[in-house]
Amino acid sequence: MARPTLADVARAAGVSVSTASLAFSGAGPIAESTRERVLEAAKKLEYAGPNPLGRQLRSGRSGIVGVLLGGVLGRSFREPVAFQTLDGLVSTLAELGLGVLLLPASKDDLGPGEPGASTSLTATAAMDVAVLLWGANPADGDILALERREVPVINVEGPPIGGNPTVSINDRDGFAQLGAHLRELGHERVAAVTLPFDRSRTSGIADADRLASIRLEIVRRRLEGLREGGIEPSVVYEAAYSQVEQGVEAGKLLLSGPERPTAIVAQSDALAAGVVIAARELGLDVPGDVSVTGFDGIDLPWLGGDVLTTVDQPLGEKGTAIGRIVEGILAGTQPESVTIDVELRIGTTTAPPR
Amino acid sequence: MARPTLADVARAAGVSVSTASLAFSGAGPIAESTRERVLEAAKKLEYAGPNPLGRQLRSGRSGIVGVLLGGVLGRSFREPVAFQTLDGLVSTLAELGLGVLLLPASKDDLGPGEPGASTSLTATAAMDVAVLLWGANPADGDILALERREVPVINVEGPPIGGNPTVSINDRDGFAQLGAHLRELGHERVAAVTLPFDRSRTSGIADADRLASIRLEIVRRRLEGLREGGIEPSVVYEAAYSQVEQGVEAGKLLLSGPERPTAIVAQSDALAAGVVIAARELGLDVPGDVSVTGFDGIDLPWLGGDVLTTVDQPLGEKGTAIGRIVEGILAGTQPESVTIDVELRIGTTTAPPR
DNA sequence: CTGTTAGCGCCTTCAA
DNA sequence: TTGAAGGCGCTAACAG
Repeated sequence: MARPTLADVARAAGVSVSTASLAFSGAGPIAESTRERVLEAAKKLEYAGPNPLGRQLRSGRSGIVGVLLGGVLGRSFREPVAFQTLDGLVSTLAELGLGVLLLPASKDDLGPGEPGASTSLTATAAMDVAVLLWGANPADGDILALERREVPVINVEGPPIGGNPTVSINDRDGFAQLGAHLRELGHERVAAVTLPFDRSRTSGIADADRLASIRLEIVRRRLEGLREGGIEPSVVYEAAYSQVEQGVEAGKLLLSGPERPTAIVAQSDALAAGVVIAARELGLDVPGDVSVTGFDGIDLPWLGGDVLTTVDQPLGEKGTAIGRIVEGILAGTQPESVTIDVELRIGTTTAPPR
Repeated sequence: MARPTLADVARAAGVSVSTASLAFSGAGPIAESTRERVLEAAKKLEYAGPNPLGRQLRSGRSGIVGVLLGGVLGRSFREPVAFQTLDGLVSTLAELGLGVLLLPASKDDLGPGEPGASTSLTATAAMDVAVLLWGANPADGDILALERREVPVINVEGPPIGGNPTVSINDRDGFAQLGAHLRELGHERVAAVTLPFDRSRTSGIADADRLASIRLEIVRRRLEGLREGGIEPSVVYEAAYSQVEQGVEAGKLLLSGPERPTAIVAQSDALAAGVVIAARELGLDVPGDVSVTGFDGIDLPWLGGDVLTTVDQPLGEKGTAIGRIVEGILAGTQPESVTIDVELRIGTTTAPPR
């Protein structure tokens, strides 16, 4: 026999379908005895509970939260910050009975207003809310597709989308603190290693033109924070990804030229770790010859005894905050945007220049 | 006005609902002119395409593949192998129009046969197939829940579940090759650092009892492979997670005792990297004082110039293989289990003992 | 407390 | 090539 339905169970138990429904959902008054009878019939028929598809159509809710990682998924996974946030988000949502659907960013950004033209998951998969994790750009085709479908979109670390709330960290302030710290130590020739300006995945020293065309708010904001802290970077190196390897490349380039900076400010811990490794490979002492700072506060096991001077951002809390906003949206509330505070953590990789 | 439905569009275009359906799905003959008329009406009404919920109920398919990561999700994400496989899987499935739903393992394993008792996603979320990524145990409550729902379950690196195919790598052979390599170099006192035996997350040197109770096939198989290669480990250290930090702990313990091993075989690259770091911190030379081997072939940026002697497993290929099996199952085929070959890669961390 | 009724939005017969 | 009708499995009103 085909898979049993709620109707089969109801028939076997000698009750109506709606009563059987109540036995499973508990969303209404039902006599304990009837409930047991239904559950027993279900067990006999090997009925595994209400079919989610039926329930979803009826309720208009899928219980699914789509998560769009910036850039190619594979890379994103190698960026610790993204997946630690994802982790916090998954746990929070699981408690609400919501699942996280991974949405790979579609490569070709298709134009708007072409219903049916796209077959990407953002355009077709069932989801109640979407979350853009770090690196989203409001003009992307994926986002347009979501807006067209009227899926509420929560942007993390980016500008609000379609009037929906956002979740951010106070990274401007974090960088201001870093800048002030370096300033106090007496650094004046400071290089910056940034996250990618956009999805073009270029890397290298950014000239004035390139600097003027930064598309990701997060990058610009962090540079501005640094200035607020009193540090105007003498060189800005754009990394293609937030990964240790990219930091190594950046470090080698910045530290082997003339006019070597006395400090390097990286926009992520992964990049900073790479810079430290590069310095060591060049025979330079950290922080004696060069100070290095990171951002994020993730635990990096590969620096040996050194502790990176960095800014802690509470990643779990970030995930939780997103979860709560999702909850609010689904409940019909208009949740407020959230900004999470960060904290400077001075380690062993910064010291006065010599 | 509420969100328009296909019926609204059909009415606006002056056609029947079924015709409008054809205009979007293309699953039948339709005149180009009618199609355009429908699409135009859709655009006017801001209809964003067929509601997936209705489509899903009708077709009985959700287009969703549930992925169960072993253990707590958070940890899994820090284990590079799991998420690189996940990455390959996501891309492969995306091409098939399928989405990946992240399934956090439920903490409390509830007994079987309690429909409605569980509210975890494994028991309630819509999904066509489930994939167990690395570390699943067929007796887990989650798996029982899936079996009860008759969701086909593909186990990766584990025994088949309910007659469904599996995807594995030939890790036994990989370890046999590693063993033979060390053997040839002349190593005789070799310690092993393994993946966790189960989900209890204990760590430390395993005594005979503990060794007899290994629940995860993968761990046992890899130890057996080593023996096939002619190496009987003198000590076995069980790590609680496959992470660099755990490797550091293991390395410190194994290398600071008496009867120091001349080689350490780790069951993952992350663990091996930790061992290398520990050796360095203890002032030991790798591979002069101790040889270290890993497994997986992931790129570890933090070893500086050293290249780990390891076994490459093609992670992307693994994801692709899983994707193809999912495809087969959904097509009604009975796909075969797949075993993927691995390859020994000799680096700079192994040498004859001195 | 339980049963009846009426769809949720879509797609697939089948008939025209 | 298009239209009409039925039903996928479930739940929310409402009536009893």
